[in-house]
Amino acid sequence: MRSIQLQVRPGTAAFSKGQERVLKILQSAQDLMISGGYHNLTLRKVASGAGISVGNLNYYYSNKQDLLRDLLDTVIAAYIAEFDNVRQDAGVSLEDQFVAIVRFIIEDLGTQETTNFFPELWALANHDEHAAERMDALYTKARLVLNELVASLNPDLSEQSREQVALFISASMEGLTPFVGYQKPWANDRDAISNIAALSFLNLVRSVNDEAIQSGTLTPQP
Amino acid sequence: MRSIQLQVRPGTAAFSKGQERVLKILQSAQDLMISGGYHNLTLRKVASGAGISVGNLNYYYSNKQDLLRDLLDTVIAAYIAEFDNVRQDAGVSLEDQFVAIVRFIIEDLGTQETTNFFPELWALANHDEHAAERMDALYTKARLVLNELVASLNPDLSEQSREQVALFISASMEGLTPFVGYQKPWANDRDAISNIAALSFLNLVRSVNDEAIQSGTLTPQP
DNA sequence: TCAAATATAGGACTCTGGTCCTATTTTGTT
DNA sequence: AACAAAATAGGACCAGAGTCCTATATTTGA
Repeated sequence: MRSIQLQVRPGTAAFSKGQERVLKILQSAQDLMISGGYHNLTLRKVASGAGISVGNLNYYYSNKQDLLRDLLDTVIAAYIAEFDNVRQDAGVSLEDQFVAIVRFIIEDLGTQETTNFFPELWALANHDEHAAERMDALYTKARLVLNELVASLNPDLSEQSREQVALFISASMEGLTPFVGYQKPWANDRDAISNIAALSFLNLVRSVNDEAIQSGTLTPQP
Repeated sequence: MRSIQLQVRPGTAAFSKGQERVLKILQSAQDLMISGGYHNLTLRKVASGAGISVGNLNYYYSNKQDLLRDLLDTVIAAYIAEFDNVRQDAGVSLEDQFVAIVRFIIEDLGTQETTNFFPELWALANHDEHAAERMDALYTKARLVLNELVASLNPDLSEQSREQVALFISASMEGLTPFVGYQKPWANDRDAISNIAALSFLNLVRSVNDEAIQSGTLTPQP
């Protein structure tokens, strides 16, 4: 299974030894966050998981907030990097590309790391400004490709409407996480739900117009 | 603004004094959960917020886990009670009822309590069996009314497909929380997003069929 | 090879938080 | 009024966690 690849941000550790350490630390922190939530993330456990002492951990991160921020930055950067690759191996037609992305995202939220990490991020973002800011950056990036495809599939849509549609589609998929995610009650229905999502979103993008969005006029059944 | 009404479950406190206390305790716990997350919920703060001593709090809840569970039970019970009222003041036609419920839920997730409480619940459910179980009960209940309406609007759908469609719709709306919720980046676009959701879900329910869901055949554009 | 920078362990220190105990007051019942 | 049950405060206890300090070891570049 594909796994998020963390990368040390430049300037943290000088020697290669230090680089490895930081990576180990972040990996350990991520593991703890995924397995037990932020609640379970203590500096002693992080150090232990990284195979170093608390004192040494303190050398790299002088306080817990710094570590948390670097963890969020790093994990989110890894997800952003993934999005850059999605579009390449999509299909030829716009519809195919669109559907491929939807399927990719919904498949991804079936992994343990995504299923467990993101709810923590959403909860953190409610009380931590930095988390909120990073989260916004992540989803802004995630919507970029959706935005382009919506624009191509429905050129008449205003920029505002288009961005709202992209937001709806993105948020809608995220919402599936606690339901069809790793070991969640509907995990076995993930593929069917993915079909529903692809179908529904494609229909939406094809048929929506500014009027319906901005003033709420529902098109009557023919 | 409407606010979730907590109710003491029977058998907790004997005298009326005790009943009031439990209510104050739960309210204090909920306030802390909403303002600072589970991370910020300490027994001392709960006691202080309820205007009692830690010793006294310990008399009502002998450990933190008991308090957390009762809090989840109580808050979730309050949300479930709300769902029972939704359907009454909906419109006449099935479409109207359906759209009314979608709008109600999306409006509700604009409140501070819903915006902040639910991500905590989703995160807790990843690591607490009881939280997961209560969460499941809540959403099962929330889907009941959606299920009925989907069945009426699209009678040809199999039970399996119908439940998957209801799940998709419900989860999709929940996913909007971290984006259009209270003081979130897209809070001002909540109404437009609500329009998109209503439109999109109605289209989905009207046009979907078993074949498309179970085998992923997308209906080509005419 | 040697010095400076870097990395590391171990422990101490303090604060917080969950839990528990006991003595006292309040409440409801007979 | 008297008694038992319920409610309450205060404090003690202990484990855990974040932070900090210092002495040593290791690595790198000159």
